[in-house]
Amino acid sequence: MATGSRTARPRSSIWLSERKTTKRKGDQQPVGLDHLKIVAATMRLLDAEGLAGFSMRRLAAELGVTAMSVYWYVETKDHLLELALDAAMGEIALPIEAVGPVEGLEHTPAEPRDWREQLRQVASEYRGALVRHPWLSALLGEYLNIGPNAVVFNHASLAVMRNSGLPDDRITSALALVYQFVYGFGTIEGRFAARSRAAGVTQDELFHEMMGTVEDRMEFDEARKIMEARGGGTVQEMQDRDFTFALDLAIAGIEALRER
Amino acid sequence: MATGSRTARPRSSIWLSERKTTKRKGDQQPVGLDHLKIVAATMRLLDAEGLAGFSMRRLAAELGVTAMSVYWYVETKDHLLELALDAAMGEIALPIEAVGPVEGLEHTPAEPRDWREQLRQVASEYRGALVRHPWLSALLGEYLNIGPNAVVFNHASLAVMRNSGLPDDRITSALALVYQFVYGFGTIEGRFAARSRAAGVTQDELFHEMMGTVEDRMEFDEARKIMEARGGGTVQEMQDRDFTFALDLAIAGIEALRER
DNA sequence: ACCTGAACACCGTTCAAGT
DNA sequence: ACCTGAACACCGTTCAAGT
Repeated sequence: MATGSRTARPRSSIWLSERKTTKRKGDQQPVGLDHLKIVAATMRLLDAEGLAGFSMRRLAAELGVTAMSVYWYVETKDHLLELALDAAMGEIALPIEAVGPVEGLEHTPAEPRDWREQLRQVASEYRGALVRHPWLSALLGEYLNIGPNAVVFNHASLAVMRNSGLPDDRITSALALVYQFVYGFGTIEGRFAARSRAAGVTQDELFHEMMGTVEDRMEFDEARKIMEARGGGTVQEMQDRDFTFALDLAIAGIEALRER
Repeated sequence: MATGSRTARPRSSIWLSERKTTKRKGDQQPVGLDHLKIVAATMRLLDAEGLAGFSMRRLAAELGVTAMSVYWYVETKDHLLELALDAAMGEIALPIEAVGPVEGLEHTPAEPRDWREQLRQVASEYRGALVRHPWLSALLGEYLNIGPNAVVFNHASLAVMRNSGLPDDRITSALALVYQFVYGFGTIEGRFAARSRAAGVTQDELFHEMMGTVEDRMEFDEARKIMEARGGGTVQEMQDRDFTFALDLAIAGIEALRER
């Protein structure tokens, strides 16, 4: 996935380079702009217009400022998008059992939940972020995702999976199976939602329209049977069922191969 | 993933609209350009420069023609990319057992292979396409993927999974688990390969460099243990092992939940 | 320290014109 | 039927200049 950046040459990640200092010294007049505001406006714009509709000039206009002002705070568009990416990763609520003792919290619950429950929580939260922010998927494909929030996320994911009973040398595989699944699932779910929003129809209307065009075109004997078995209800209900059961499959697989 | 297209408004897929007729009538002078040549050059350019480096003007230059000539054959850049997407889908070799009787072939093998073997073949082929063409992932996220080759691919995937013994209403879940995993896995694998190519270093060099920077930054107790357990060998070997075992996990899950 | 304006080298695409 | 050239409305980013 590529963003609108011009060159194909690799640029270093913002997390691998010296950051511009944002700290304001003393009581210099605090102006309207700062990192936080810029990233927030970026995410708002990305949510509303999509990655293709986002530009530094649009962002500047949104902030009521000239195109180049943003560049005082941010080195390039790519760096800004990496900041938005990590901010989105920060929205994923992690199981307290997996993040270690929290500053200012008296005690973590005495009885940590089962690893399956924790896994389901992270998966569901990750899925939610991907659907809320359809641009997140593209940025995850484009950048390294090694910002501070991503590091915490990876750490917690690892902690959860280590409680599954899998031997150490299988953990990365299991993590890949679960999180790549969630990534792919959340990607198409988010895109479908965005597509229906952009077209001004409900997801269900769009779904039936698409099924119609495809069915018209060719005979879909088995496929139709499967779609019917997949069952009634709204698109949202189908997606929830598919997601839940796929996760059950992954967990069952982990349990089955745990002992070998 | 968004391409470099300018608007955020949805445009209809090439597969849902009337195609431009490419057929040349009679013996009109056959010029140098045609659909096949354009798509082939597009894929070559995408492989070499990446999605961000691709432009209609670059393509035209590659074809030794003016920027606007391509537009005689192709409506928009998006349509062209959809053609490249489906062409890439066409590279995925499908198990003969799953595609039905083939025109001109005398007989399909009397003994169809186990569904697990067939699934492993499709998964491996899909992975290969994603790694060979790192731009494929972004296009899959951006467009509908309902071209002729995608339809055959979906049909075959369905046929394989129907032999797993899962009840009909669980098939879409299992398909999602397996293919979204492969999609995600192939995406990062392809990006990593492209990144190392662009940086002019081997994958192993890039891997150690990245591990170094990350390790320097923070204490990685469990993470390091996992990485060490994941074991020796090249990046390629690690990826192959992870991929194979993750697929084993998914298959084991399907087998485990088959009867419920 | 922060913001602006003009400029450069690019885009995708339209449109009128050539052969 | 096919290809060109100029033009339009955009990009990300540099750079010199303002306050």
